[in-house]
Amino acid sequence: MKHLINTVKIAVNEKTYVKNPESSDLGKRIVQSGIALISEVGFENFNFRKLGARIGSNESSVYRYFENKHKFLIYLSSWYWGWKEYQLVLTTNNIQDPAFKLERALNVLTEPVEADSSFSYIDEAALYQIVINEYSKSFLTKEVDRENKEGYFEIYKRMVGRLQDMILAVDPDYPFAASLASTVLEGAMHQYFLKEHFPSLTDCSDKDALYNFFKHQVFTSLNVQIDD
Amino acid sequence: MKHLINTVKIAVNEKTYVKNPESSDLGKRIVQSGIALISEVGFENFNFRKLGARIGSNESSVYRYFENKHKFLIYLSSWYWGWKEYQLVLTTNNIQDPAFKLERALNVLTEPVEADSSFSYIDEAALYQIVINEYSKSFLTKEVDRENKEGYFEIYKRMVGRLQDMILAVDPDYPFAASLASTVLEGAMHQYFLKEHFPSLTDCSDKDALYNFFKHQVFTSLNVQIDD
DNA sequence: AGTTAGTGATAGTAATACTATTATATTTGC
DNA sequence: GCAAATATAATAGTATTACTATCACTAACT
Repeated sequence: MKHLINTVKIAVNEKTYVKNPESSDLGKRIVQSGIALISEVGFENFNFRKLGARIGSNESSVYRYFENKHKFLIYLSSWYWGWKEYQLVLTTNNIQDPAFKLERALNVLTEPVEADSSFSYIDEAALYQIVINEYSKSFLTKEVDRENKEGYFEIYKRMVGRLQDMILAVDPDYPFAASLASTVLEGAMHQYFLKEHFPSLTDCSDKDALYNFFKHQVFTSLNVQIDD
Repeated sequence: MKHLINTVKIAVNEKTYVKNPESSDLGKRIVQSGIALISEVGFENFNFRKLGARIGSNESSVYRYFENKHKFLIYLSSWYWGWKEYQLVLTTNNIQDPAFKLERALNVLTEPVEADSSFSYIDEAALYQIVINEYSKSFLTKEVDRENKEGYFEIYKRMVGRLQDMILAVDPDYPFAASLASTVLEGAMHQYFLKEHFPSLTDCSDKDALYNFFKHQVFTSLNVQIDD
């Protein structure tokens, strides 16, 4: 993905980190290698000791950037959603026709993630894998309500809100815009996961099928004609 | 829910346990108190030592029934899906009209869980909470492919298959029957979770709304007339 | 030159997720 | 009724995890 502006930064809730990892070389290496390590071994088998070793540093240094691995996951996924939101806004900006705008939005949300050279130390494709496999674990906890109050899920909620607005722009009388928006976002990740691990449970064996499935689902719900 | 038959047993993959918990009083207490404990403290804060203490027994005794807490979660969720499948079959059995049959199925899958007196030692409502909050964690692991091969997710997959068949009975040409079925099953749980913790992301504030959302979504996808 | 911030190394702690062993209680088979 | 088998309970031990605390070193800045 090419950007019009080269100096964009993704703003993540400051409470997710102790010290901003973007502020130092070590911080960036923590994020970069953290993404690689989690996508290799999975979040359960990931810890700060392994990460420290991987970057030729130490467990204690990682703790100076992130309180614990749960917060680290929230940081990473917030960054991802912020990045995705940026793409969504860029792609749909200035489109007047609500139906076409919604179509473009669904395309952004279902297309596979490509590397983005603007953020050199972040491997967006690996990060996307992490989000698919681990994101649910960041909110399926007993602390979800407190953490939600503290704003850890703001960006994701804003994404759902944006999609909801685009749905309502097409059909202001549709009564389930929030549910449809959250179903599409969650469903896109889930269908991607199923494709990899439970192929019999999905028809979305490629990018186009995934897009067409959700496009069909959304536009028939809104009772709007689509061109095939 | 009242049953026609009183001697039904839910068959769970034998590999999920070391010794069948249904075969002894202690086993049933492990399951019963395990459900209570997990729904109270969450799966992360749950362990066999706490469970042993709660049933006036010992950690080591629990290990004789279940290899580890991950397998215990798979056992519990398999039991839940087996129980839900049984309800689905009972409810839709002998219905000739495909659209009506699918409607009844969606109703079963979206309605809140009530206690079922046929399985005295299992609190189905608490178990449903566990499934909503923890089920994803049973397959969002690095071991998912191996465990899938070993058949740990068979019942859930069969459920998706049944719903898929009912969808195809209504519209044999619909190209996304598997994806729609898996989206409905996963989505129903997710919308329920959102209602509890992220109410702004859902319109399903009650049982009827949840049912109507998915009914609308499914039947408009299939382009079949529904009565509101 | 002295303070400070950032990093690295080591050690220690409480809890977790088990395994192994032994002891006791209960059931069963004859 | 008793021996053998089985089920359960208690204890101890291990490796790992998820941290916390302390100290030492270096670079930078004042």
